[in-house]
Amino acid sequence: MPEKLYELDERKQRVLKAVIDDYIESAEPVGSRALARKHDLGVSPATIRNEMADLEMLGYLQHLHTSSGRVPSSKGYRFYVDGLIPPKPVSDEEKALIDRWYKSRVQRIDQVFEETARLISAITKNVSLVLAPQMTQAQFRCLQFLPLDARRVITVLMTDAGFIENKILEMPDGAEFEDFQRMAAVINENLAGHTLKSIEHHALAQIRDEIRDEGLYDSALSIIQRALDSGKQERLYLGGTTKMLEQPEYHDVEKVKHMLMTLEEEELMKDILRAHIGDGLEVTIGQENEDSHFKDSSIITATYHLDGELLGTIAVLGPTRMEYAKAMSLLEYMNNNLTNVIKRFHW
Amino acid sequence: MPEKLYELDERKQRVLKAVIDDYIESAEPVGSRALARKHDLGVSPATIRNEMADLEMLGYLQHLHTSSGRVPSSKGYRFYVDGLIPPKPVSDEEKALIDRWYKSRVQRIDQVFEETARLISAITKNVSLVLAPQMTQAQFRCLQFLPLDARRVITVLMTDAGFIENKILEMPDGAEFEDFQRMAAVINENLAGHTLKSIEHHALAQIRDEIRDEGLYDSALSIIQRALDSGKQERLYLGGTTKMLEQPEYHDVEKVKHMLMTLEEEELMKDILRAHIGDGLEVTIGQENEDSHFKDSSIITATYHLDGELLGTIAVLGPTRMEYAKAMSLLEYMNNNLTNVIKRFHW
DNA sequence: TTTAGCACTCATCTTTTAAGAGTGCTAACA
DNA sequence: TGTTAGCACTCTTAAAAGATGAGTGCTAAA
Repeated sequence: MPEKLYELDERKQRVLKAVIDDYIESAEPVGSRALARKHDLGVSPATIRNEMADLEMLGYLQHLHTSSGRVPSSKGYRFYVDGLIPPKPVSDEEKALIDRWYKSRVQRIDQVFEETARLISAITKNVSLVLAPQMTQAQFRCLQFLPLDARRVITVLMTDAGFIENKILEMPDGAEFEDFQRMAAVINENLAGHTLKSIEHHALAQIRDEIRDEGLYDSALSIIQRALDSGKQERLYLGGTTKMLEQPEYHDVEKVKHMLMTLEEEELMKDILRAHIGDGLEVTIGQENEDSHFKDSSIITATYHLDGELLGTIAVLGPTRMEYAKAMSLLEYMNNNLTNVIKRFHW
Repeated sequence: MPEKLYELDERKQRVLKAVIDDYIESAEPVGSRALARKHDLGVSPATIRNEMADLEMLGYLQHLHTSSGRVPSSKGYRFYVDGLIPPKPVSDEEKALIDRWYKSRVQRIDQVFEETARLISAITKNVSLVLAPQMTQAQFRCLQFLPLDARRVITVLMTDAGFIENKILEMPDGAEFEDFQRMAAVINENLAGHTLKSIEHHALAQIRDEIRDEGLYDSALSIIQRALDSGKQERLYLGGTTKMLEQPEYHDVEKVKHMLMTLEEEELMKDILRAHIGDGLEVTIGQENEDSHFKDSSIITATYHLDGELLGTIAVLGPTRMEYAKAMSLLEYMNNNLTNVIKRFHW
């Protein structure tokens, strides 16, 4: 009996899909009559009622209270996403919108990430997250020191992909600015072209011989180390905190406040994205989320790679009632765009 | 008769002040009975009623509908701010909170502005705006070109105050990257120490003689010009979009959406700040705002200067029912802090 | 000039009523 | 045996109807 093998026979799947499609669109609990009217399932409301009762028994649907329509459960969405989801490619207008921007002149690299987040949330009407790549794989180009005052220097790190990080650092006691300048010259000469990662691991030691003064080497090493570290920081770009207000789920100010406060915790959000990193698209639905803040949200993540190396993650975050199909294909599309841009910058 | 001279006799002023104080605190229309109970005005509710009726006649108070308490009008707030406002200095805890941050290590200059915005909104529970200084007065330190691909270069501009701006620019046809590098060398040698403003006006022309090739000079000039222009851009930092939800005025999602969408229009907001620039603290109340989006908001701005030159503006934006006294003294305090930090960076 | 008293107005809260959507169950039907 | 019509019942939501109470404005007395 196929029913036991798959748990859901074909008609139950059709009903489940219809319920979810409907609910995603209307945000209202769906009842048997409306379902029979809209979707042409070929059976009467009574039959649908029976099926829905079964689906509820099996945990795919939920009743809010006796007598109001059904709402999908996390398990229901999961089944839907894994098997029933109708493909919904990015529309041509949306593609045009995206491509137009990606073709326009970019003035700073971080604008790419900012705008990616903005586009995703504009199209999905949900919050978007873009975790910008660590630069461990970027090739070191040069390091510059600029004196700020007697005790502090500005360090500027550039990589070949055009990423620029600057940071104010305190000089160790006794160190002279000129020493750093000399160090920088040595470093720039020796390490250009190495990846930041390899500099950390091997190359820094190699240039040790070049420097005569042992004490200077140690103190300089630490500050250079910190300068290089700044390149390994991941930046998080957030978009669509205004757009999410269009979702009926956030028509309650308390919920909005709660969500915004959670989103403001940058480290938490980064951790969540990092935890969700998968091979391609990864969908985490409602209860599946570990973090209690997101038990009734879904997160779709896509990671982008270059030459097998993980670069970063983009994500859509919204209520479990989300246009999964659309969000998924959009993320895929943006992912390609982003990878291409980054590749282009790497040339 | 002093009544006619000042329009409001002393008791009317006391009543007005009491009404506004009360309303700012409670966000509820205030009635005569409650007023008589809380504030010790020494007269009966009936008298207060008469006074309030007069104040309404004169335009200082408003009736929402017959029979509910009074609410201050823009004119009422204006009188309050200009003369009745009780001084409310920044509390010691707040000062400690602020000073703690300002003393901590800053890693990038823009963090100063970001954090200033964050602190202002955390304390006032309102939206804050920080317009970071143009760098026209900053001294040029150096300009660097980095090749990005065949047609584009990254330009990095640094000033003595540690501001760093980077920008991707397209090279004019026929120009070679090496040319720019040579140009940069000439420029860096000749223009270090000049202000960006003076470079624009005079100095660029002066170095013309140094460059032999006329065609190169022209094309290089344009790109350098654009690089320098990036230093003149004003950046706007926004804070407290989450904090503002604590105000009862924004307990309605539609209003929140509307406000957030307006705030997202960066150029509009910059224009508003620029228009409000005054000598010191400037308060614009409700109807006084030119922009229709802010007819029921108040904006308090403070501008910070250095050596007589305008640097930027910080502002609090909130509903007309706002703790003016607190916001004003806070802005003043932050203004000093910010000026000091910038001065320190200029050293 | 101040105040007490009183009628009147509204917003708001609560209760009531009505309508409607939806369910679950039973019994009939193919 | 699966499907469907019918029907009683539940529960939300919207509208209507009172009830409450804060607040006003006016008048007349102190």
